Amino acid sequence: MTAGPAEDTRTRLLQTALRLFTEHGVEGTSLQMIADALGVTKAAVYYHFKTKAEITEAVAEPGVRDLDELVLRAAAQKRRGTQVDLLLEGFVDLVIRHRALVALFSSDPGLVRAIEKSAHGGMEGFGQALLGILSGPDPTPAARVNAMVTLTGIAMAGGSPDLARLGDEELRTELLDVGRRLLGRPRRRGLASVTP
Amino acid sequence: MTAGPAEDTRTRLLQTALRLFTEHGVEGTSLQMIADALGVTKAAVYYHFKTKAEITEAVAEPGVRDLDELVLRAAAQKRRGTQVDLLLEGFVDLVIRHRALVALFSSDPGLVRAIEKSAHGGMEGFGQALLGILSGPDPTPAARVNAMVTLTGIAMAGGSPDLARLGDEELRTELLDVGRRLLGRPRRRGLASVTP
DNA sequence: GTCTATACCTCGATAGAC
DNA sequence: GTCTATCGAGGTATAGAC
Repeated sequence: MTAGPAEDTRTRLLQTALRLFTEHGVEGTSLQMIADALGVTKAAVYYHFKTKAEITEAVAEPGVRDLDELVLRAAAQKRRGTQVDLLLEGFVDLVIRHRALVALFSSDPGLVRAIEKSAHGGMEGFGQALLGILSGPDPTPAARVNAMVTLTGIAMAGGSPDLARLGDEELRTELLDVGRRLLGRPRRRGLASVTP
Repeated sequence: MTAGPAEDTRTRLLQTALRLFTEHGVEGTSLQMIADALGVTKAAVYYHFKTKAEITEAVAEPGVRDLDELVLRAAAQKRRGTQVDLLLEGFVDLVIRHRALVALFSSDPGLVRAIEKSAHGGMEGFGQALLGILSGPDPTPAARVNAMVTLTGIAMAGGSPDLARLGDEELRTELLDVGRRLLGRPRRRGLASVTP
């Protein structure tokens, strides 16, 4: 609401930043590049965002918000099986929905580091919450490793350039399948052999 | 051999660099920091390494060498099952052996980016080779996603600060277990329930 | 409220003295 | 083998034009 010209420049700036970040990495993208791409000066960029970290945070914000929601929704479930199922499906959906952003996150700690120092005390809380739900209360080392591999594997695969040519639907199906297998949840599709 | 004083300074420099990289990330570590930690000037550092990228490469070199050997050894096997088993076990071993380095790799594209531009044409070849062996010839999308999740999941979990307190032996066992389950290879230990 | 001009400091990197 | 001096670029910061 109140989408004035200020908001417009801000939005264009964020779109441009995401594109440049994807191409050159966060730390490989200078404020000068962003300014040039927008046709303004560095100081103009500095007017909208006080620091470069603020830009990276704003770029990541949609993904972070969805993740926040997901954790809250999952934690609200009563049965642990439901929590795990909801978290897995929600996480895969999120990874698909924000593929470009996830690719950045997975390959660029410039983003992560920038986020860590703001938000609700950083990104770490989310990871902790996700892992906590997936690995259950009082988890064994096996459960912790399992949850970790599941989450990081899904995120990395989702953001991987190697799999970029897979369509959203197909990638979503496969990631869900792998996740279910790792977490010991029943699958809903035919048991396609995975090592042909 | 010929461990002259030059080698000594070089070695100290690399140890210091790895420590600082781990603490502040590659791009978060300036040559000034390294020089200060060694008690010399920036230019002195430049005597031993022509660029900062050369330092990151030298820091990563032991891990890259092991990975190179592993790929060659796996590719030399005749039966595909043997290839997969050898690659999985070797990869887990490598991740354990170079935990600190893997943590850096997993969380810092500064390293990856630095390596990409040197070595035998970059890091990408390795990933491609690993994925190729794990996903088999003419792989389905399911097999590709599966291999991707396996490799990235193991690497990320191995380098994760969250699991840093797990001992090498235990982490090794669990990572192998997860990998075997994902790749459909027989396990050698009791089927501990993973979701307690 | 939005942007330009300009300056400051640190960084990676080079040249050359000792 | 190590140092001083210096450079261009990057992030940050302020003053002031419109």
